[in-house]
Amino acid sequence: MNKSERTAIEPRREENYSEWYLQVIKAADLAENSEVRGCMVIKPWGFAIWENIRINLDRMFKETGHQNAYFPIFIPLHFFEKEAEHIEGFAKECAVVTHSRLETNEQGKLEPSGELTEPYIVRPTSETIIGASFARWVNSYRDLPLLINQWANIVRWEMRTRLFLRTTEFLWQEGHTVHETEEDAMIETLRMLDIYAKFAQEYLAIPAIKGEKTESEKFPGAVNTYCIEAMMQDKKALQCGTSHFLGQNFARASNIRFQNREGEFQYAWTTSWGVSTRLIGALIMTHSDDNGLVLPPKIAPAHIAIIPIYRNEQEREMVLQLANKLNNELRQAEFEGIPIITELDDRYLTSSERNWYWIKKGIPLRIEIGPRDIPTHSVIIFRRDENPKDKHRVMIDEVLKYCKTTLEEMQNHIFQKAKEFREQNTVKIDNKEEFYRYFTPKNAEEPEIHGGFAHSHWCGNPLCEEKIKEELKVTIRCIPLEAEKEEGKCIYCGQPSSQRAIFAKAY
RNA sequence: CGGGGUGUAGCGCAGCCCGGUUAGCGCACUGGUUUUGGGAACCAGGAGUCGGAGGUUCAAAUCCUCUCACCCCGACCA
Repeated sequence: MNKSERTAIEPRREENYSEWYLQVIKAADLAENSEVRGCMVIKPWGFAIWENIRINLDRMFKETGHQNAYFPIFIPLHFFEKEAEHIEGFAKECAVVTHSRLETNEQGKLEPSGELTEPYIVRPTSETIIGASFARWVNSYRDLPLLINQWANIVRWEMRTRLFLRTTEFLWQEGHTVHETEEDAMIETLRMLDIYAKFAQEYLAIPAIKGEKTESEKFPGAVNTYCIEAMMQDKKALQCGTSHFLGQNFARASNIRFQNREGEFQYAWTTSWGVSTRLIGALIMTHSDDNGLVLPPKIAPAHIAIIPIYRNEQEREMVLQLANKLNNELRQAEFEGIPIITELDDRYLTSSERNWYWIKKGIPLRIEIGPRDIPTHSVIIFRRDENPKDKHRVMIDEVLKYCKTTLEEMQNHIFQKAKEFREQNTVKIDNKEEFYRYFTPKNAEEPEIHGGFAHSHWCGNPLCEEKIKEELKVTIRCIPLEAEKEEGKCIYCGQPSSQRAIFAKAY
């Protein structure tokens, strides 16, 4: 391969998408596998992305009246036993704590001792333990609505894990709310779904489809599960957030009752909703390219890398003087209300090494300042959403303005690009043969990137859904909320159907 | 839990089939010199109980037995 064709990440997306994904994470230094199977170490650059996700979502939650609180990581087993579907859904992936101390045995090895009278499970989600508190907190309709969120870690003992997308332990936020009426709870469920979709679009630059899950895909114990689904660059769907209308199921299980306006006791209506560190996986797979991570400016831990270039001490002084001046100016500026964060990279490395370092990390803008630029009163600026060789010569006086408008433009451009990609790979299919052809790779041994989102009719029968899953590994990602009602025939059985569902291969 | 694969320097690997000097290579690291606008070059240097235990042998990274760990594919899933 000649030098001009070389990409920073190998293999490329078309060659081996899942390996590419891992290499992007490695090259950007986001995270690594730990000594604990299935658990990752989130490194500073990756964690800074999570912090930005957290700060912005947290603000949106608070703007809508939610308060943060914190509940125990351990859930007594009997709490968990209260909701049958919930058990069914999570029992197979629970870490269980049975002992409280370690003792040294005859062989000098440590072994667990002090068996607990009742085992604890490590929370795979907190409905049951939060419900126990809510039962005490809620007595009257005057206590409602109760709008609580917690930022926490979660353990789900999955069989196979992938960095960010599915890890044994992960970080998330879980909102739990209690309402007086069914309608109020449903409004809350959809309001939070809107917030997720808005956040995905405006901050992560991910176009997300709001929809409802089918019976087989919904949260264990929920009445309805809503989700936002996005398309990754391998045309597979990734669920990016969920919001559940829990009806009175968990209120009954946890005995959350209140005296209503008529003075009668009744069960409350609850919701729960969450997004996790999986969003970082979505971010990577939506925008990154064969040169590494691409970050939307509004979520990037830093926005501009300033790279001084010089050959000797005299040049160094001149160049650094200008670099520092620009750096200070930019650091005091904002774009779309976000303070601009810069990285002045004066490490003893060649300019291209420093350039590639920041390209792989996904920093939105790079400014090169060299001795040749001083007489021309200009610098060279590169955008991460363009080819690494596309230079923009910008007059020094214009740099601040250029950076501000370009960061805004990039945020929009990255979103539009992702949206176009999804639209190009979304089709309406009404013919069963065509449906099968669409989701069947040419090379079954090593499937190439194929398929996409198929909008097809579904009669509502879980059996049709199951057959399609068995035969094609394609699932109904959601029934989109914003689609028009339309009469048609089920893609599998031909029975009448009133709406299209989104079918896709999924993570 | 089934099927496949890998454990040799911080990382990536060769050597193993066919046992034999002092276990190599690339990257990274350390020191030095020259470099610097698109992934630098040269010189010197440090770094390893060859995953672990047992066995066969004059001799084991290499052969045999057991064992541990990790990765990929499937069943489970945000």
